[in-house]
Amino acid sequence: MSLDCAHCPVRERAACAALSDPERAVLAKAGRTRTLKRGETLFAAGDDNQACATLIEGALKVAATDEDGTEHILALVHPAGFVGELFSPFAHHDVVALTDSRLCVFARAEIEEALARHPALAQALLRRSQDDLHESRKLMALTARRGASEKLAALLYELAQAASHSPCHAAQSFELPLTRGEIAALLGLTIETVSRSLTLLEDEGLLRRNGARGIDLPDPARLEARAGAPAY
Amino acid sequence: MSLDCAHCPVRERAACAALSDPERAVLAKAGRTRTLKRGETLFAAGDDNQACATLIEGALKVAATDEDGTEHILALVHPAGFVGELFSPFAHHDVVALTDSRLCVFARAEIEEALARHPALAQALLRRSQDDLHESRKLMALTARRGASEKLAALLYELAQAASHSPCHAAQSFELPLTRGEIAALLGLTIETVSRSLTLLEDEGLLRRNGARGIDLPDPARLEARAGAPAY
DNA sequence: CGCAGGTTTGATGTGTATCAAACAATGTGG
DNA sequence: CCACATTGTTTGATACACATCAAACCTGCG
Repeated sequence: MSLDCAHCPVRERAACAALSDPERAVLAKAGRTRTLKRGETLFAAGDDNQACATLIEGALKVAATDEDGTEHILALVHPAGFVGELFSPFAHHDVVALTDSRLCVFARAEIEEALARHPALAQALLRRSQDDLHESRKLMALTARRGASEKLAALLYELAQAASHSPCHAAQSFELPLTRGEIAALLGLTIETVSRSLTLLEDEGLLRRNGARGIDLPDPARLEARAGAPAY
Repeated sequence: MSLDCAHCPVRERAACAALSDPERAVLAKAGRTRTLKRGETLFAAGDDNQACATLIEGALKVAATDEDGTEHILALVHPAGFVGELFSPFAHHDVVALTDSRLCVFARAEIEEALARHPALAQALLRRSQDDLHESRKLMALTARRGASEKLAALLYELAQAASHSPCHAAQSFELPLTRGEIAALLGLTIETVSRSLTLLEDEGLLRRNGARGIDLPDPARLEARAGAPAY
């Protein structure tokens, strides 16, 4: 399936927004859209057949599995996010769909060529990369929080912000893209502790659960306060 | 003090290595070297007077302090590393010297101009940024390790690698750039636990302490093994 | 309906935080 | 040059939060 940038929901925010329409059209010929179902992996650690991609819709995780089989989630990727390591001969981490997702995939050679041809693209990717770095550090600060419920509250607040597409506003109701196990792998906790912390927050009146995945936040600001002040 | 790139110890590895000699000479006119003593801060969170810098020698930390006064270390910066947020109006984190350091500082406007003028510089910074991202994720994987002594062993191994300037080889003897408190802030532990884990590793024969800061590693490979397998 | 994967709840143990104090290393002023 | 303060480190005793082990409970789906 080839690309139709005109209707792309992330055309304003993705890295390719740095290109003019004709420039983008050239790049679009090289790209392909790809869909992933929840759980499907886009890249696996160790792969060398390098490609990269912009996420159009859905959500991805970047994860590493250590030898004892424990998965650690290192990053979440939201629409307009870019994944793929441009300067490494092989992938260091797994990239897996958290929800059914749609992406715009480019072979690495194509991106490198585009990078060389369009200076603006390099700057746009630099910007994205710096944003990713900032997100990564936010996540570190998040997982460094004191107690399990503080971590969870902070994560839920982040996810609520990501769910509402107006940045800086938290959605009052959203679906978790993560299972309990994935939340645990992200926060460095166990499934059981995540579950207990959820019921704790619910008992405190900070949220309501709608089935296993639905979350309602009567007052997002209180949740944020419960997480402790942001460390930035 | 103006720059003398010809004798710069990181001229091969820093971002500016992407420039030709004459190009670099132009940029060098805009830059200044600056020295910091241990504990001095280069940027403070909230600053808007943006600049950025390449570290020539020494070591820096990138840290955030949450409202209860706890410092969290989000990244370590080694020589040739680049610090400064190019696309943010203000600094999100503190950047502080861990040891006496020397840097090459540029005002943001100058870097932006250079970025626009030299496409190769944007690519070089993109590469650095992706490396930083990878380091950040490595650090996340590190702090997610099971026990305190595993985290510490992994960190010491990292630091031993950074100390020996031949990458992929760990130095057998080096000085910690971090105090116990800083190690604790990095690993998400307390000073006491760090201290205890150190004595534990020493009792296991994996290291010897030389004063408060010196570390000797009789067998770096055993230390790496003690850390558990790398999660990437 | 009935199965499988995921989630919640419970009982118990352990690793690390916390509180507290002694100890080294470093620098300062008399 | 030596008391002395200061900062950082080590060691000890105790408490608690989370991990672990175990079992019951939902939820979605063939």
